[in-house]
Amino acid sequence: MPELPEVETTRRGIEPHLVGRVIEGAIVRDARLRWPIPGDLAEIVRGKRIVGIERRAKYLLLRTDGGTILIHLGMSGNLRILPPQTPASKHDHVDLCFTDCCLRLHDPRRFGALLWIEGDPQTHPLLQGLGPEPLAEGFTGDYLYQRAQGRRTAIKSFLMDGRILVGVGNIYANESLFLAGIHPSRVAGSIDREGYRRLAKSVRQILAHAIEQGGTTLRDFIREDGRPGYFAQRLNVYGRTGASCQRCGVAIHEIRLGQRSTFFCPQCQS
DNA sequence: ACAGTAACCTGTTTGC
DNA sequence: TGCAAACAGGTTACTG
Repeated sequence: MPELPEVETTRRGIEPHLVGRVIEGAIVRDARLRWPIPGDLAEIVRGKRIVGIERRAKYLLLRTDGGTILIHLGMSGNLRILPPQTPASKHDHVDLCFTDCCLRLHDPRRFGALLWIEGDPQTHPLLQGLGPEPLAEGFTGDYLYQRAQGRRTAIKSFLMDGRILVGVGNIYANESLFLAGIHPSRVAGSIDREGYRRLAKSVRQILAHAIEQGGTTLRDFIREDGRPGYFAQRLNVYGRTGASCQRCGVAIHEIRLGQRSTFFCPQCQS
């Protein structure tokens, strides 16, 4: 499940292969992603040069000298750099073709997206109203504390709300709350400033560590070269129902919160 | 404004 | 053994 670390890992992986290169063509085998891929994608992108690859939240922005390709990996997407003419297999929906390589989007569940943006991507509806980047300067415990005032929602749902903070999905929300010692059901508005300072620090720490490990591979995620990420081995609570807490030994609990599986240590988190 | 939930989708796991 | 139901989850859209 690509969350921020997986998307950033992908960004870093594809960047050296693509920046400065001219797109020779595009092949769309199945346009039915979250939103339809533009029917004239090949005509639009042909001849454009990639000038940089950025990430905003979980979106990848392939900036060209005449517009931007926005890619989201959804839940099951990955991008690979392959030799030109590599035969496509099932769920290989799109190729961007370059002279010496091919960028291929593979996405079994088709929750991902590939869109063309004319002009400034910042003003695109999908990127408007997004909260701060957790690894950027502006993200602090004081910011979270201020946004949480009066909110009755569970802290875990609050953390996963992209308008509050981007990039934190189910896995890293669970892990951040464990590290901060906060119970996922706690009402957001009831947590004090000190709690939010711990939480902000935990979020940054978890994400940075996961990026170092190349992200978390549970089932789908692979990097641009086909290797998995290794952060799954470092998970403290996610998917560990019934196993003993690596800090105190008590069994990890699982509950549902906002339609999502939620894991915590009843001893370490309150 | 906020909170909760259904929907999108398919591969895998679980239950009968 | 086989088939159906449940589950996984990022994000949007809708409801109250």
